[in-house]
Amino acid sequence: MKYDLSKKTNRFAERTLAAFSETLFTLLEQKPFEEVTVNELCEKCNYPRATFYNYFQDIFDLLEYCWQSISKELHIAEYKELETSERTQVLFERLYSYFEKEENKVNQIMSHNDIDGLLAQSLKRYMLLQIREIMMDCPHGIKNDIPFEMIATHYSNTLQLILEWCFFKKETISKKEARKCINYLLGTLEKED
Amino acid sequence: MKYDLSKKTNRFAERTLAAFSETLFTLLEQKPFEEVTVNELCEKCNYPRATFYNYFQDIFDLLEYCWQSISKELHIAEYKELETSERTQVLFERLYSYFEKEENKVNQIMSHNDIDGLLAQSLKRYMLLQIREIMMDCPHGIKNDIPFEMIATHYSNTLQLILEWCFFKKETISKKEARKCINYLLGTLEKED
DNA sequence: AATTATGTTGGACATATGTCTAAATATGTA
DNA sequence: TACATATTTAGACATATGTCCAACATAATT
Repeated sequence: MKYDLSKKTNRFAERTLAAFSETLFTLLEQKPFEEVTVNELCEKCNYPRATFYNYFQDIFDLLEYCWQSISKELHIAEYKELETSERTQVLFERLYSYFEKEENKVNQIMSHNDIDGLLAQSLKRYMLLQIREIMMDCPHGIKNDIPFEMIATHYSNTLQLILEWCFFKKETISKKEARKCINYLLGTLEKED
Repeated sequence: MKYDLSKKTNRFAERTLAAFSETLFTLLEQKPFEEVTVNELCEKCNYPRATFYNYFQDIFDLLEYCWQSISKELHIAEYKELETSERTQVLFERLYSYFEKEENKVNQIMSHNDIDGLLAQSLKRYMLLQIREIMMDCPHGIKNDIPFEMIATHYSNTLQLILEWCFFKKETISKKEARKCINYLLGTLEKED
């Protein structure tokens, strides 16, 4: 990202960042991410291309910023006080709630953007890194000779897999079934905690 | 892919497909995938751009074709006779051998292409689908109320995670450690087979 | 109110993408 | 070898990308 988010907020930046991210998501409700061009984006929200490139390297950069904004709504800081053993469960519940709340928008977007496309790929990667970070954030080091970063990634992969089945499959599974799946897939690890 | 691989082979196509894929990999030893352009690729292997677009939609399409060619070297058909319970192990051993054999080339490429870049993303996605297909290819249906496709994906994710630690980390793990990790992460599932 | 610093804008630029032709050329087969 | 067929090729085209700069507008400071 070209724009430095850590510096003092100002009206300019807030308006512009909001405009670009909102417009991107409006467009994603209408067509696949692959077909969205910077030109079109700028026309839609009435900003010149130069402004776009003042803030973002490219359209992937904007997407990354969008995920960041959304993830702020999930109050990540609150996870930090939870026990490792609870984290998977709580993380699942919170993410589930979020997707459930936004189900209509999500469905609309996913009707143009399939699960293997660039949009989903980008979201998955972002979620993976975020969840892993949350899982990693305890002083574990190595457990049964297994590096904890590996375990954290494994948790993260699994959580993501389950959420995919809850929301992005043709035949989705219920919340109850999902909990059972988590238990089954992470069974061993949970017990030894 | 624009070119129909299923039709009778001919010299034209063989030469051209080989030239483009080899040249792409030569370039990847020198720079990140993100910086490779179709123009450059065509100049390097002395084909006009029009020829490239006779065969491929775009450069991602060529990459997909490369993975396909490589995976032929792994003799996927031979897995089909194995028991499900053996598959994870055997798949791991074979993939490990392949990466070990190509270690120099792999390292050279990875020195320009980091694990989160488009190249690695594309390979991961391809491997995921392939491994899942192999794991799925037995008449399991549902197991403990868990859809088998989910379990297959879980296996696939895990195998990939371990291989990443064997070859693409700064501090890699040994083959022996890797086997232990697989056991630990997939413990429950294996036992109930 | 005048001045300075900071960010925005329009337009031009070089380069890349992907499509489309008609003409040239290589291919497999009879 | 000669031929019909399939493929390649050069070049033009419309459009997209990302960078740059000078002119401009806005916000903060004096």
